[in-house]
Amino acid sequence: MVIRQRAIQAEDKQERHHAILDAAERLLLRAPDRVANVAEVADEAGLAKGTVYLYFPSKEELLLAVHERNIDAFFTALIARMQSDTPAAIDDVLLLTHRHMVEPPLFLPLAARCFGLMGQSVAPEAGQEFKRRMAIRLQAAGAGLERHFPELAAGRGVALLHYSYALIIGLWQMSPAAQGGVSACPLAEASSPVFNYSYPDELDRALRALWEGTVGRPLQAVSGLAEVDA
Amino acid sequence: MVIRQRAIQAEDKQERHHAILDAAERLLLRAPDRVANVAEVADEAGLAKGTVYLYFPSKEELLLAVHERNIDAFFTALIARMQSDTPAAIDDVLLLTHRHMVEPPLFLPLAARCFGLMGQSVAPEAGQEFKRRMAIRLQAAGAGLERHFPELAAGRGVALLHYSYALIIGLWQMSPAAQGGVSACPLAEASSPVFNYSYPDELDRALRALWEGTVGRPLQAVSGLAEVDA
Amino acid sequence: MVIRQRAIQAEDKQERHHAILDAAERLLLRAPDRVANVAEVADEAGLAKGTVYLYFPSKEELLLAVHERNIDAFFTALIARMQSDTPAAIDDVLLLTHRHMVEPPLFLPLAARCFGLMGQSVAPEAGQEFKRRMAIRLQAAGAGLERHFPELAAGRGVALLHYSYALIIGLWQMSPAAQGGVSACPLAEASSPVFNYSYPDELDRALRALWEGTVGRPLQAVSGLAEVDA
Amino acid sequence: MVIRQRAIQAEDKQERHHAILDAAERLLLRAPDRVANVAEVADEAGLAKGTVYLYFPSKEELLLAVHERNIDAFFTALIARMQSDTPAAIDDVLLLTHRHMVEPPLFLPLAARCFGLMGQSVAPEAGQEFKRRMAIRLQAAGAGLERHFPELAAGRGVALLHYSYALIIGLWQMSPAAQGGVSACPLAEASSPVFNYSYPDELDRALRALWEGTVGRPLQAVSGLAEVDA
DNA sequence: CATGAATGAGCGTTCATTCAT
DNA sequence: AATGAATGAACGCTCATTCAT
Repeated sequence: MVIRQRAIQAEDKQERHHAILDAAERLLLRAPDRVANVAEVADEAGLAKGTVYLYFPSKEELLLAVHERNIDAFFTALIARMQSDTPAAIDDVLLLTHRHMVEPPLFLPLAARCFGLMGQSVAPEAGQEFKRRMAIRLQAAGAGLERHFPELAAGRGVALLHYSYALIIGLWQMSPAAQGGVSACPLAEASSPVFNYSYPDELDRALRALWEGTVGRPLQAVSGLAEVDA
Repeated sequence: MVIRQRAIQAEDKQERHHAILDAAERLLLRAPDRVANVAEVADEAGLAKGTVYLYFPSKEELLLAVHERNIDAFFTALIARMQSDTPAAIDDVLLLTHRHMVEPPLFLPLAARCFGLMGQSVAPEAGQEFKRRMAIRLQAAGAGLERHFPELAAGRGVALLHYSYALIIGLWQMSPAAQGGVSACPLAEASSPVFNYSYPDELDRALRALWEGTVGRPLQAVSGLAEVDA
Repeated sequence: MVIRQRAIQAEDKQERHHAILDAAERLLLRAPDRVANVAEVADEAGLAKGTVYLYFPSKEELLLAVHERNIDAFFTALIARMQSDTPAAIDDVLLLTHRHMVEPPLFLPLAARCFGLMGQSVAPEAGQEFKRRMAIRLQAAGAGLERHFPELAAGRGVALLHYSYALIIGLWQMSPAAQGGVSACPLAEASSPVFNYSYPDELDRALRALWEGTVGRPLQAVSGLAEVDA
Repeated sequence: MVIRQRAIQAEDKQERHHAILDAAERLLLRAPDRVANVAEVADEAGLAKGTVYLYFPSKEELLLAVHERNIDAFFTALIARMQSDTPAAIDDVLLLTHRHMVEPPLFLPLAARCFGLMGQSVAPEAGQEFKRRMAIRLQAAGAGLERHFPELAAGRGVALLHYSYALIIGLWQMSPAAQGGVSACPLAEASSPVFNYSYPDELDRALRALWEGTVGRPLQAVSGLAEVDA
């Protein structure tokens, strides 16, 4: 579909909305350690600065929207998996986590930054709205989890997802990858192995421990992780 | 003790170093949701702006130093506890966590902010130095942990501390408390209970699950708190 | 009366012209201390932003048009009074001044703002046009004044109206009312009585002095108000 | 006195304060119909933008300070004249008015603009302070006036100054000079003589009328006006 | 050592106006 | 005639850092 000079149809507006999000994402990917300013985003999207403000009320909400789109992808996949009757193992969840959170280079840096935004620059109502939407997805996924892991009492599915997310983000923030890349100073890193670990591997171990501790029994690795590890 | 006009002796310098850290901490406590600028810190310390830069290479490293001092307090207590021969239970660790991380109003906001700093404004070497110092403490505490929890294989004590810290920070960042206070919009919060929880309580549950999952057995609350309290 | 989709007839255009002026006026009344932007005016008029520009070449000229309409009301009343054979006293003029300029909450703020506009954003020709139209009214009212106040030499009627208008505007701009309301800081105001006066009262005194000085004799309050009231 | 690179002494600071005011004034003179932005002012003063903010809390207060300096010159001269025992005539006051308000090309445009500022952008306290300082000068000058014009009842001296100032500003705002200069469109002006007058002449007439009406008697022209008129 | 004056890069947002539809 | 999407110029202010004194 051709984007016309002016987005008159609701359809075209959607497309332009996406185009701006895409532009922001591209810039974020290009320089993960800084946040592009609105002028750059507009430029990247081939629009004027003011036009961005026709589609997003503020820069912060634009960022939040990029993040939400990423989270949505994860939740959609997770909820779909939970709705299947095939019994789910922890590896299924870990797989989705890797695929949607760990591997996409944007997810974690953006998530970390979005925490800072919520309490500061984003309008309270917008923050509430975001949380409400997240809550809906969390509830659905949490309930699904409880079906597949009968040891989970009511409400503990949501809690487990919560804890997991905290672990995913917290561990990433402490990882070398979060600090401008592993290659920044390989020797120095090597000298203190405590901080020199593979984030994906450690995340797996940590999540597994968290889940086993929550469910109260060992959770065997089943399948499908090999590809991801590779 | 009087602050001399000029800190010529090494101990005077130490004193001034502390005075600046104290000033920054006081300001952070007074307004936890914003970061004071250098002028304010200098003012609060009774010094000139330029003088701060004689003791800290940048504002960010000053912040990091405040944070490190807080972490140190935790590690010192934890390592001390680990060195005792009285068997330690998870509750001992949780107690210290609460005392040094959850209750002090400064710790969590500052920790969350410090993550963002490391990769950006802090010089790489300074970041490495910080990590090296942390690694030493982690090693000591991790080793102690492995003594008290024999199920922990070599190196898993450090990892467990790592995971725990990630959980502590990650969970806090997601908590309402991190977003400008619970009271901001009580009704809206009440309507989505998923995001409306007590951080200390949830942290306890999450850590307990993580530890039980790591150790591989239920961890009963024991006694042994008396010594720690002292 | 229904606003048609398109104003094709000249009278429809007039109607729309008025509708826009009305909308601007309503907004100005609703928030006298700010100038609505074009989008708001269009919205209030039930039109699109671009449509406003079909009827007014610029926002400033729209404002000027609102102002002119207000002035017109004053002049119409004044000229009518002057055309009556009943001898006019200064009180007649003061009454009209109050009724059309002091009491309507819009007149003075708008007048003050319009001064600033003329030299800046309004096209010179438009400014000239405005002045020409004003001149016609001034001439008529000034001539009438000279009939009722025989002491006034030819041309001094117009001049007196000019002076009066300058005093009305100038005094208002200096009054507390022009600066965001008297109640803003009652104590501070009270402490400097020089700047704390009642605009209507002072205006009366000032105008009276100006007129007596111009006419060269004391001007007693007379009757004759009844007709004006009607 | 040489301005050093850094204004350390209070004296140097004063000088720099002046330098900034001077720069602002020069720009205002160069383009009377627009207000320079802070960057321009700083540039003109040979300083960096931030430096301006070391001397003035905001752009608006800088403008107000320029204006106050001008007003001060007038009041100082007026009060000095009033303190002399030589009986003062209205012409003395008119002379000072011309010299300090009418002739300096900056005074009137700036005064007109400052009205707009007070209620909007200037901090209320700053506005109050400004008014307080003005009130002191007004009181002194008003009291002096009452000594020289015994017909003035107590307090009417201040009022008369007030009215006069309102007239000075109001009349100027309506004059062609205020609208981008007389030369803007001489023909058009010529065609409507009502608006095409000499501001200085009309101001004299208007003030004279106002004063005569206030004092209650004709005030003879005495001397010294010829030079000004020339 | 200490000071604090000077610097100037950095940026989100508004809104009058235009013009493609 | 009407629309409303797109434009992009315009700007005050902060504050970490430097460096002359």
